[in-house]
Amino acid sequence: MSKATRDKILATTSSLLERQGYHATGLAQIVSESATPRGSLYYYFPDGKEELASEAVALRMRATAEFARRFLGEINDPVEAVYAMIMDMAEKMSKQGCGTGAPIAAVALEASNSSERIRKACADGYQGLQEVLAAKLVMGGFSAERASSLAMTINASIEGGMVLSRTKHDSDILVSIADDMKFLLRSALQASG
Amino acid sequence: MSKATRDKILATTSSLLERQGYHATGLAQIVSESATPRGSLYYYFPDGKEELASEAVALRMRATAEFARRFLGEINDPVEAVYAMIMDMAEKMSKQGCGTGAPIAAVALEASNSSERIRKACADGYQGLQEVLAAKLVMGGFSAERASSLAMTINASIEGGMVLSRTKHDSDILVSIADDMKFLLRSALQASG
DNA sequence: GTCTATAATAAGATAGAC
DNA sequence: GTCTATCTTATTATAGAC
Repeated sequence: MSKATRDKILATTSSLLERQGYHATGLAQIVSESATPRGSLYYYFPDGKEELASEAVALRMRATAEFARRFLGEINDPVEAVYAMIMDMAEKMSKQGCGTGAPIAAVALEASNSSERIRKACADGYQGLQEVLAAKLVMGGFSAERASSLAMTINASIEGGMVLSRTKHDSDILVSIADDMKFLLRSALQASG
Repeated sequence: MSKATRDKILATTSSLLERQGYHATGLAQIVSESATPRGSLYYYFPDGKEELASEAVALRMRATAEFARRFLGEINDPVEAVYAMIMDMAEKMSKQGCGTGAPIAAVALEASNSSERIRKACADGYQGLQEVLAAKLVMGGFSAERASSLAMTINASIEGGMVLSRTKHDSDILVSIADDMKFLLRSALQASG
């Protein structure tokens, strides 16, 4: 009946990984910030930190993809939908002082050369988000192939935009990217139509 | 006369930060991989790891900006030049098994909330690269303002593309981004001209 | 400029009790 | 399911000799 404990551990881990990355986040900090029984961590995650981080990454990206799917579903025009979604990300980042955003980027870079398990969780997470974007673009008239490559570019520019925004403490970078992605999609649509 | 020692420490640090990030890179590993006297690290970098990382980041981004300036200078058409540069990055990343690329992204994310000194070194580094890109675009007929915002988007998509490439072990993502950036720039040029 | 030795702390993980 | 205690190993940093 302590699903709540496991969930709290995962939520806290996810938040700490986003702000600090993998190696800077200690198990002690996770236990303390989640206000969770000390003995529970290795009970729920027998493989320790690597398993915990993999689960947190997977969970977080599933939530991100689901959020994107719903958000994009509320605006008919795919170009406007993608634009609005990036603008929404910029707004959220601005509200939080540019201290968050790119929830798994740090972990992905840290682990890509050291933990295959975490690397795969990150790769699958990015893939899921990309497929949501691509599906929306297909509904806007793009071919499956073109939608897939554009989704990759959108995903990358968002991720990179968040890296730059956090580093420079300037969420307007994402606004600029939203503009350029809108322009790119409109132009691509004209070229194909 | 041991400028060589200091330089070797910085070069090794730069390489380790790129592959592992900040917290995963220990001073012991830096000393061992650089084959440098153990006593030299705190002699050259009295403020320890934070100073060393800041210097390594600044040096690396100065070199990156200078490389971009020269590379872009060899191709007249700014659109083709940017395209060729991203393709060159994709090729290099492919040759190294997608284990490198985005030399300071991990550090920037890890430090953006914990070390103002490192954060600033990263921000200045990104800014320098962006200005090189913008200057090239201005020569292609873009207004200063438009060149600046496009340079931001290009920089972000490259950085994000490298994050995705490293995570998915697929350097073709950067190729796709090169295509889309070329298309974006061509379209933007037509719209403004 | 460089050395060794060491301080001081924190990390991830495990064992065994309850 | 949870607790405490502990093992082992790493970390950054400093002191003082040479």
